[in-house]
Parts: sequence; C-alpha cells; structure tokens
Amino acid sequence: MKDKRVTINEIAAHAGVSRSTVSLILRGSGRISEPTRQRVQAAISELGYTYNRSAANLRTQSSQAIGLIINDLTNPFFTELTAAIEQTAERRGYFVYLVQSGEDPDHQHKLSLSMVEHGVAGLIICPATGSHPETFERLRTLGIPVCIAVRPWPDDRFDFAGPDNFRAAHMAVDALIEHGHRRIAFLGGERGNPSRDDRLAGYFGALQKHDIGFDETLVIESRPSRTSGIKDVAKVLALADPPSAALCYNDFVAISVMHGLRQHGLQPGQDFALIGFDGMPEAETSFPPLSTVFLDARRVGANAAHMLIGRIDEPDRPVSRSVIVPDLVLRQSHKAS
Amino acid sequence: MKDKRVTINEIAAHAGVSRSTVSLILRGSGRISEPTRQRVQAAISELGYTYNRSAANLRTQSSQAIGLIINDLTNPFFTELTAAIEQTAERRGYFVYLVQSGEDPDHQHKLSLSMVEHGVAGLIICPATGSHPETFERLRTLGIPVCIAVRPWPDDRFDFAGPDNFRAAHMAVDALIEHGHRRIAFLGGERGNPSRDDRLAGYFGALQKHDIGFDETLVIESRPSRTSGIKDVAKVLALADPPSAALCYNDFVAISVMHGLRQHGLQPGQDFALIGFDGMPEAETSFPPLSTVFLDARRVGANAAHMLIGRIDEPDRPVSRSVIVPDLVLRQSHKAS
DNA sequence: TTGAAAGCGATACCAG
DNA sequence: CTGGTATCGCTTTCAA
Repeated sequence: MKDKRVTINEIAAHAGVSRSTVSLILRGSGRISEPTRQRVQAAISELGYTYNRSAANLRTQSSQAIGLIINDLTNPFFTELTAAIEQTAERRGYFVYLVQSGEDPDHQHKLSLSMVEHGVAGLIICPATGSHPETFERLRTLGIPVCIAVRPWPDDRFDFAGPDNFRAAHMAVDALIEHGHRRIAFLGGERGNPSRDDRLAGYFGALQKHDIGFDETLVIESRPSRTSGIKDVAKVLALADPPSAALCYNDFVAISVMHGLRQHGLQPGQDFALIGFDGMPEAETSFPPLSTVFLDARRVGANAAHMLIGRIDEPDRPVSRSVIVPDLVLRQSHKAS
Repeated sequence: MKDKRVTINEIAAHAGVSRSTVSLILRGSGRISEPTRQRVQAAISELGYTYNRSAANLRTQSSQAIGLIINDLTNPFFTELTAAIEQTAERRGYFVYLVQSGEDPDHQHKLSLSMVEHGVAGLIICPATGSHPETFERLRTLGIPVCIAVRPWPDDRFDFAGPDNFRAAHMAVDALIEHGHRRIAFLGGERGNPSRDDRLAGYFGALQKHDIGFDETLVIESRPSRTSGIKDVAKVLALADPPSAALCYNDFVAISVMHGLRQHGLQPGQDFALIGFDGMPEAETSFPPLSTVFLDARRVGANAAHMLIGRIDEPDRPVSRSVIVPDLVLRQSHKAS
C-alpha cells in the first residue's frame, strides 16, 4: 500500500504513448484520436492513477487554494462566515486552508506568511485586534491577492467585505429610543477592536441625534464571552440612575446579559430592553427571543470569497468594497417600557 | 507586483553560491560556514525571498496538509471539533484543508478524491450518513492515512476517534429513570445515522435494564435542526399516555423541544424532564440550563488529529481506536417529577 | 495526431 | 564546506 502513487509516466508506458499525450487527454484536449483516448483511459483506471495537482501547479504557477485566517472558529458569526466562504470557494473550484489566529497579531503574521509559502492563490483575513501593519505590507509587496473581511483595516488598497457597523448600531439605538428609552447602555467589547469602535460611534450618533446626553458610565468594556454580560450589566444596574435598555456588542454578551438581568430579578424584554449584535442562530431560540442586528455572516463570506477569486483571476482590477447594511431583527428582548 | 516570486536560484546568484548551498542553509544544516550563511541570509531578506513549500514537497514526496471532511460546520459540535483539529494540526506543523460534505455521500466521495489529488498527507473524515463503502475502499487502496472521526464506520482497518454513544445514552436514561420517570421518549435524529443508532441502542438498553417495556410510539424520527424538536415533542404529547421525560438526539432538538413544551403550557425542567446530547456551549446558557451528555468535541478532535499525524509518521502502526466516555452534565432541564 | 525536450522550484547524492 | 546534476510529476511549445 505504500507503493508510491502511480504517475503520468507509468500510465503513458502502459498505454504505449508519450506522457505529453496523456497530459493532453487529462486536460481534455479534443485533438486526440478516440482510440488512443480509450487506451489511455483504460490504463488510468486499470492502474488506479491519481492526478497530482501540486506538480501541475508547480509547472503552471497556479494554485486552487485560498487561505482563510479567522480569529476564533468557536464564535458562531465566524463559523457561518467560514462555512459560506468554504462553500463558495469550493463551488468556484478552490479549497480553503483554514487557520485561527486566536486574536493574536504575531500568530496571524506567521500564519499569513506560512500560507504564502504553501502557495495559496490568495488570502481572506479577518484582522485580529491589534494587527501589525507589516503583516499587510508584506503581503502587498509579495503581490498576493488579499481580501480583508468583517473588520475594516485602514489601508484602502485592499478589497474589503463586511457589514456597516456604524449604521447598524445607529438603527438599533434609534429603535430603543423610539420605544421610549433615554438611558441606554452599551455593553461589552474591547477598545481597539475596529468593529466595536464603529458600533460605539453609531451608538453615540443616535444619542446625539435625539439630543440625549452622553454618559460614559453607561459604556462598559469587556472581553466578550458567553458569560461576560453578567458582570457588565451588574455594573450599570448598580448605578444611581441605571439604564432601562442596552445595546450589546454582540449576541454572546446579550444572552449573558439576560442571565444577569434575571439574577437581579429583572425580566429581559419586559423590565429591561436588550438588543444584540451579529444575529447568530441561537439568538432566535434564546429565551426570550433576542432582538438583534443581523449581520448576515454568510453573505459577507460569500462576498469575500467572490471578491478574492475575482482578484485572483484579474489582479489589476480596481479595489472594491462590499459593505452590507445589516437588518434590525426585532423579536422580544427589545420590548420593555 | 506581479513580478514572479524570487526563487532559490536568484538568491544563489545574488549571494554568489550554488543553490545547493542555499537549500542547505534554508533547512538549517550546520555544515555551512558562517560567512556564507550571512551572505545568503542577507540576499534572502534583501530580495524578499519566500520559500516554495510545494516545490519542496514535490521533491521530497511529502506534504504538511491534512484534509478534513465534515458534514456541517454550522453545528457547534463540529465547529468545536474543527477548531480542535485545526489547533493541534497547526501545533504539529500541519495545515488543514477544510470542506463540508453537507451530509451528501456523493459529494463526500468527490471531495475525498479531490483532496488526494491536492496531495494531502492524510484525511480526517466524519462519515456522512449513507456514505459509500467505495469511498473508503478507494482511500485504502491509495494507501493514504485516514482517521474516521465522530461517527463509527464498519471497517476496522481505519483508525477511529469518537465518543461512546451507547454508554452515554444509557447513562442519561438511567438518570431519568432514577428521577422516577417510566415513560421516556427518544426525540429526533434520522435512521441510518450510526451515532443515532448507538444512542438509541443505549436508550433501549437502559429501559430493559429497568424492566420498562418498549413503546415505539415514543421514538420520533426527524432531521435534527434548531426547530425540529417543536414538532417532535408535539407528537408524543398528543399520545393517549404521553411521556414525562425525553432524551434528545442532540442539543439542537433539546432546545427546540423546550420551545415546543412552552407552547403546550409546560415548563421544561419542571413539568417535563429533558436531556440533550453533544454538550454544545449554548446548552449552558439556555433557559433553563440544559442537562446534556457532554461529548467533548475538542478532545475528540485533538485525538483524531494526533492519531492521523501519528499514522502519517508511521504508516504501519497497528490500527487504534480512541473512544471517549462522555460525561453526563446535569443542570436544570432534567429536573421534573 | 503524437512525441521530444525544456522547465517550474526545490532536494539529495556524490564529488571535489 | 560547497557545487554539479539528476530528479519529483506535470505542462507546454515546437517538430515531426
């Protein structure tokens, strides 16, 4: 079983033709006589030949692999993104090399270089918080196609696919205000995360528009997790003048805020209004169903994959950005007086 | 920017040495004089050289890529599995090619062959329900290392890493019976899925052990999803003698069963006992917290990756199986009279 | 319609 | 210690 793979040479010999002929047949050239075709095909299945695509790639200087660097596959948003990228990549004839940066810029740097060594045709990157400019600089001088996904990166020479966080947050806060809330908290997320910065800006924007003063004690910073919201909400609830509503950095924190609320004897969606961010599937089946900003990770992913492959096919096309305006999905949790 | 990558030849020329020397240096051979080393290293950074690993692989007949075929990345169990595989693979110097079979045997067949063409060193497969024997047969004759993960496959010539579904289900039903339940349903999952078959067998086993007669109307079949449990539970609730508890095929159906229960005016964990399967993260933050069989996808994934890489290193080692005995995690949902 | 030969970027064996 | 040379498996003119 450890006999080395059968190669094009062996099938050529077996069929009594040259390996050029075999190659031609493999690539579906029409200018080969039917008889020889048959003979070669017979040899192929008889010997159990498998095409060696990397050898071909070496020769043609091409590759059907794209690299995907994401922060954390465990987050449903990124999972959906990854699933969509994988699907559209496959549909267009590419495989995806998947790696997780773990939100570590150094690691991300090494990974991106490693992927290049492995000969990916292009790269989709969701920049880790605190990414090094050199990472992208290097990729640029290498001339390898890169698409930045989800989180904006301040270099407009790269393609970008992601959501409009500013508008999304603005919409959500607008909705809360329309429901009569004036004290609205912003819970979760870490400073330096560009997505959060944009959301926070949208939050401020909406507040301003409605002439609501800004109270920094209502903005709680924390590394978002499945439990972080419990502490976040406790902090604002302890305030002299606590909020009656909150926009959360993402659905993780929103759902844990629900738990925190219950610990304080408050019913989410009744005594306190809550809106999340991301629109991950479990937001729909949470209790009560979570109102949230639906970011459509699948669409972002599909866009990113198409943009990257487009650029691989046509390296000199103009830079493009695909910014998706999210939908506000109002379910139950935002209802409260 | 589209200038082709700089190669080992160019840096050899630039440094005034042969490319053999450069290669030696690249691979860290000690038998190269320090001066030449320096010169070559200088050339490398000056010219911006990147190692072409695929070329090297062609020569050495090796590869640092492993293929991973899973059914559906959107399922948190498989997400955790994937994340763990990716992590341990990377730690051991491998990249993972990720593809989703979508539970389609034909697709899975094509994908596995495609991965071989792309030169993976080995393959981790979670067999799709209804997988074709030829898929694995082919892989075997090709002599490529394969590790079956999660779902058993009836061919003991392959390594396997997965949970002990039989025992797990047995434990869960035991617990339900200890809480006084005699009418226990088994909800969700499709016939032909080996994981489900094992779980069902464990369910029967526990029933038998406690001399509880088997009632086939309590076993509901359905494609598991985030909503399927709603219908599943409605069916058994409509029975003349409805159950007071249920073991669910997985956490998805368990959580949707909670919703179904509420629609019937029943409080999960109070009027009806529920145990899920998988132990996905959101089971912990569901309301009420879901009691479930924790399968530890991360451990399964790490095991699978280690086993595969072990076999890549040592193709003739004896076949091994790593079967993990799951933990029953009792939270709230199983409590009911 | 088919074959010969060169070459993709690296490794490896063998001299020197 | 370093260089020459033959591959690895496949593609691609260019002739025949």
